[in-house]
Amino acid sequence: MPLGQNYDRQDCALARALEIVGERWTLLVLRDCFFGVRRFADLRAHLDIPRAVLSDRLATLVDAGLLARRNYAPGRDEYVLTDTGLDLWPAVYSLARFGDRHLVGPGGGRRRFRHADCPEGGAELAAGAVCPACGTLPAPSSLETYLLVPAADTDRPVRDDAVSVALRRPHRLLAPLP
Amino acid sequence: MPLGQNYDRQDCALARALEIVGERWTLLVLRDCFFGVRRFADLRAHLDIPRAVLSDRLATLVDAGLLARRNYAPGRDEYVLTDTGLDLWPAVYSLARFGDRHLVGPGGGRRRFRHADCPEGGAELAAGAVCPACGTLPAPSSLETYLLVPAADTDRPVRDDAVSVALRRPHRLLAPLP
DNA sequence: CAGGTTCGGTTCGTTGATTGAACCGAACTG
DNA sequence: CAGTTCGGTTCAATCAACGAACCGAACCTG
Repeated sequence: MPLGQNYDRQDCALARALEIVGERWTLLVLRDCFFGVRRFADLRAHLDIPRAVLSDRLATLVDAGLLARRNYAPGRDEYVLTDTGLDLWPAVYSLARFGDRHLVGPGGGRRRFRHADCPEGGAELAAGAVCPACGTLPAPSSLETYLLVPAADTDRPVRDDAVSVALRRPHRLLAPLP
Repeated sequence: MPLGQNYDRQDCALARALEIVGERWTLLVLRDCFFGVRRFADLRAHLDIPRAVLSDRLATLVDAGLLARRNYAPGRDEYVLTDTGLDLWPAVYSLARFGDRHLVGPGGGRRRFRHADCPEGGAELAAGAVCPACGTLPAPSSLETYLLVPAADTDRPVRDDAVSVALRRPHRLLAPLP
C-alpha cells in the first residue's frame, strides 16, 4: 500500500493520525499553515510541490477537518487551520525540534519559537512545546518565530518566494503570510 | 505512499526530520520500539509490513542514528532506540494523542500513558507529553501504558500476534516485548 | 545427522502513488 | 480585449510499496 494510506490493521491512534497526516508533504503543508500561509499559490511556491499533490492533500485535510476552506473573494480561496488542526501544534513543533537538534547540520538555518504573550516575559520554547518561563503550553497564536542565523549565512540556496522572504524576519504564528 | 525521501529545497528542520521519519511505516516502527519491541520478526508480525520495507526502514533508522542494531546471539539481531531516537518521544506521543482525541472513533481502542515513576503519585500524560502531577516531561522509561477499554470490546478485529497480546495488559515503555 | 523451524533478510514482478508539464476556466487588470 | 493570476485537472513517465518466493545460517528434535 503505497501511502495511499491506510494502516487498516493497526488499532492504534498513531496509525489513525498517520493516515491523515502521514502522507508525503502533508506535515509541511500544515507547518506552513501554522506560519500563516493560506493561499494555494503561496503553498505551491514555498513548498515546490506538484499542483496535483497539493490539491489532493488540501482536500484530505479539509475532509478530515484539520483545515477549513474559505472563499474570501470570487474565485479566490484560502485554507485556515481549524481548532482540530491547531491541536496538531505540539506534534509539528516536536518533530521540528527533533530535526533542529539532531538532523540539521552546522550550515543549516535554525528557526526558534518564543512565547511572545508570556506573562513571565517569554522564553524560547522547550521540549513538548512548553514555555519554560510560565510552564504552560502556549497556543500557536501567542508564539513568535524567528531565525537564529540570517538566511544568507546558511549553506542552503537562498529561496526567494514570497513566503520564504517574509519568514526571514520575526513573525507571529498564524498571522497571514505573506 | 511512496513517501519519497528528500525534501531538498526546504531549509527547514521539519523537512530534515521528515526525510528520516516521514517515510511510510517509520513512525509506527518507532512507536513499537518505544513499546519495547526489538526483533525484526516481532515488528513484522505486529505491523503487517512487507519484509523488504521493514528492512529498508530499519537500515535508514540505524543509519540516521535513531536505532542501534545489536547482535544479541549468533544470527539474532535486535534494534534498540538510541538517545537520539528516545528524543523523538514527544513527537510520537503528540501525534498519537492527536489521533486519540480527534480521529479514533467510539469503537476504537484507547491507549493511555501514565507517569509511573512520578514523585507526586503520577497521572495520565497531558498535551506535550507532560505529566500534569509533577510538571515535567518524563523519560519514556518512566512511563507505563495501558488500554482504557479491553481490546475485546473494540470494533476492530482482535489481533493475536505476540506483541498485540502482550500489550493488552499494562506495560512499562521500553521494557522488552513480547 | 537428517529434517524442520526460526530468524533476518534479498529478489522480483505487479500495483499504485508521485512527478512535472500541459491544459483550462473564471475573474480581475490595463 | 489581451494578458495575468488563481486554483485547479489531466496525462504519461517514473519510482516506491506490495507480497510472494527464495535464501543461508543457526538452532532444535528425533
